[in-house]
Amino acid sequence: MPHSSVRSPLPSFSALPELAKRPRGRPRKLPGTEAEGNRRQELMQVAARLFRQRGFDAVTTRDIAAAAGMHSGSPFYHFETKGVLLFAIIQAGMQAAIASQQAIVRSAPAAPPVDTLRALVRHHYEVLLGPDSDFIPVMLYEGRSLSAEQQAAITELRKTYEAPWVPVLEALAKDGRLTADPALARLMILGALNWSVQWFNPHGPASLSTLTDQALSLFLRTP
Amino acid sequence: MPHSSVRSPLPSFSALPELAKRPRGRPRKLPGTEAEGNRRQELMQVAARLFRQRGFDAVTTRDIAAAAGMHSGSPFYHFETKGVLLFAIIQAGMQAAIASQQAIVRSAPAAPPVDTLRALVRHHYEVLLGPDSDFIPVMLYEGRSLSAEQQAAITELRKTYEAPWVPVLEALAKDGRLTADPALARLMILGALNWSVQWFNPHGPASLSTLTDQALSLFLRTP
DNA sequence: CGAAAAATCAAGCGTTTGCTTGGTATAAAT
DNA sequence: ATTTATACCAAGCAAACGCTTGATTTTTCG
Repeated sequence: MPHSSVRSPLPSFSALPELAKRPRGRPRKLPGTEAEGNRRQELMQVAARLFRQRGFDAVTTRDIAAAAGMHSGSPFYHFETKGVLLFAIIQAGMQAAIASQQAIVRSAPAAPPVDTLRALVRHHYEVLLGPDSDFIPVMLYEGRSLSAEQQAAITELRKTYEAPWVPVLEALAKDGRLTADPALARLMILGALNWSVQWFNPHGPASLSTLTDQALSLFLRTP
Repeated sequence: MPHSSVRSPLPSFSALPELAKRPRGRPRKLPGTEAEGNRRQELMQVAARLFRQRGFDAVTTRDIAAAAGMHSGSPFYHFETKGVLLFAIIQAGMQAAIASQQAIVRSAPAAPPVDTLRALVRHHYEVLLGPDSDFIPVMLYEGRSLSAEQQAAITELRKTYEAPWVPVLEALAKDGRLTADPALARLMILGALNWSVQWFNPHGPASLSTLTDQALSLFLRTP
């Protein structure tokens, strides 16, 4: 029964030995672990990396298959089309990002808005720049290759992701620590953060903590 | 002698009747105007629009030809390859943006840094969001389709474009109106501005003046 | 054991793509 | 009037592309 609809929302980020050609047939079912959809996740990971590096249209399904150690037609057992694979990558990444973000926000519900914003910014940088986290850059720069319905679904997820930012920025504006209109400020701040995928060098001097501190001192004023 | 190397750096932004099929042969040379490379500019304009809307790889040379009222092979009279066309678009756009930016900066050499920054931000918004100004978005999002040498050439132009921002931000940091590190602040500010191409609606409520004011009040503090 | 399921290989089909080639129409230059 | 330069059309080629099909291998389950 191939091509069952999208299932597991939270992909595991384990680094698997990618290029090793594995045996052909039905996979071993390890006693403890639920290994279902293992190869599917692997395809999503290598495809996400390729999409991020070269762009959706510039990556062929043969490239993806080769990167996963398969032959050219095999990815289509797991994903009906290349577009469905792109959608699965973005959807799973956004769902994971939403879940981890909500865990952070809910862990300190009554924290001062500055601290919540700092946590949101820091988390966003991790989603953008962390290792094995190509999902969101792919969404930002390759989302237009999706169908209209797929784009609508992703837009909903983006709204959910951005929702926690709204009350925080409004509270900061009320406190006088943010001078711009909160709605515009949200767009500008996210733009400033998202742009880091264009220039950030993980081996460079700046850490994600530095970026977070600098961003806050750029956007906020001391009361 | 087709395919002569890149010439006129400043394209005129006149709105020509695009889809009208014009006569076949050598074009009329109007007495006053120097009409050289007229069709070339037109190809660059329609291609830039298509590249911006759908992405470089998703636009075929046939699409470009049709949008310019030509047959499928005709664009290759003006540009040896699709990649050369992309490069010409970005290069001409950046050269025009650099020229207009320098004109603004030089028009008030001793202005207070806040005013210079405001002018730079305003000008950048116009380059990003103005009508018939698809060049820079194409550079930002399609530049990776260029060859390594072409990318290096564009990187030089980007450095030239960003150069005037450096002393302004350093002066503002010295005055205490900018609290973040000037180099990081430049990246974040440009990111915030560039992101506007993703959400700005020219028929919406916010004007470029509003965006400029809001950006300044987000990034700068009152002394 | 044998049947069913899972995951892949091997081969190729039809279409699209960037680009080429050779000819042609029009206007400017001589 | 003839030549020359410009700008295009008409047709098509070779490669690359997304995807399909049918067989095959390996494991699990009854």
